Amino acid sequence: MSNKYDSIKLENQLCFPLYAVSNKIIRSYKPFLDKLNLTYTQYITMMVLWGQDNINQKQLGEKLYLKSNTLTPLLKKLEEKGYINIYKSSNDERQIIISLTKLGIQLKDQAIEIPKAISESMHLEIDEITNLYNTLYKILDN
Amino acid sequence: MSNKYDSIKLENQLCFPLYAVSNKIIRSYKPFLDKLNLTYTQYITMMVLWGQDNINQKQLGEKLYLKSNTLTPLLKKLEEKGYINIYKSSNDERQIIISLTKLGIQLKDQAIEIPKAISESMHLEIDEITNLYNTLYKILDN
DNA sequence: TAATATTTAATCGCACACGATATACTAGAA
DNA sequence: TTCTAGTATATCGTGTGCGATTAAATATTA
Repeated sequence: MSNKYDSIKLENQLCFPLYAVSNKIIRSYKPFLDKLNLTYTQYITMMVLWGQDNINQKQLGEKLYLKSNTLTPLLKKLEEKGYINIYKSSNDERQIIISLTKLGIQLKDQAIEIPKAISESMHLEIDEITNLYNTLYKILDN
Repeated sequence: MSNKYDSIKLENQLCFPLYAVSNKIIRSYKPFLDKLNLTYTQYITMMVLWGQDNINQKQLGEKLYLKSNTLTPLLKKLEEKGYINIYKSSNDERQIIISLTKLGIQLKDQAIEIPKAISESMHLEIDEITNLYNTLYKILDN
């Protein structure tokens, strides 16, 4: 039996489990990230930097889908923790460049074990992981 | 070619597209929800109430995967907007019961068109939607 | 029944997300 | 070259999320 309000039932939404799963996974990272003195958003920021040092904020924001209103305070915190340096580009004084400190580079080795622990806790088959990954990037890229 | 740092590349994470897609979808709701004077979290809260009026905060929190530290201020805002009433249970004075106001009930009819607009904007096939939905609930329930 | 344990919600502090706006710098056009 | 448009970052205010703690009410146990 269906009625005109079916469309606004919580259990018929796709947005809701996306939101709830995202929150849940971020929560599940906390015990691991506490050891590294990182929040989740700081962690994914460090991931970008581990892959590409001396990136500017704009490029960083494009990779993370975040803008300066989120990144500026976040980068300041990473700087206070001694993981990154922030300086202005000499080519273009509007841009800021983010570089890893020695401490920030060292952190990389401590992070290696985290993804495995998290992904195991999700209890998904390889197929499910692949499909989920592809569908999510399809949504992101559209 | 693989190396020991592959596991901590952003593009090899499942958590990241989950986080980014969740944020993206919540952003995409904003123009629709502005018309209803609701934030995204307030919207999913209203969805629960449209399905089950006079629910207590605990049950509400279980459905939304949220606790009082998030719900208490959120419910106060919905009360200020005139969409809900909050009162103590007479059976158990620890519990608070949330009920819809007339205005809150009326809002339901304005919300009906939103899910279709959002889901179309994701450009997914039926199969992809089904698989995504099932996988997300598998993660939530494990 | 009195002491203790459990449950429910509220409060606190911190760190995002994000729309809107401001500011500083650069590039392009007249 | 000067005026204007565009770009990159910072700032502000609001509303979450969430771990930790507190407070109040109820349930359990000695």
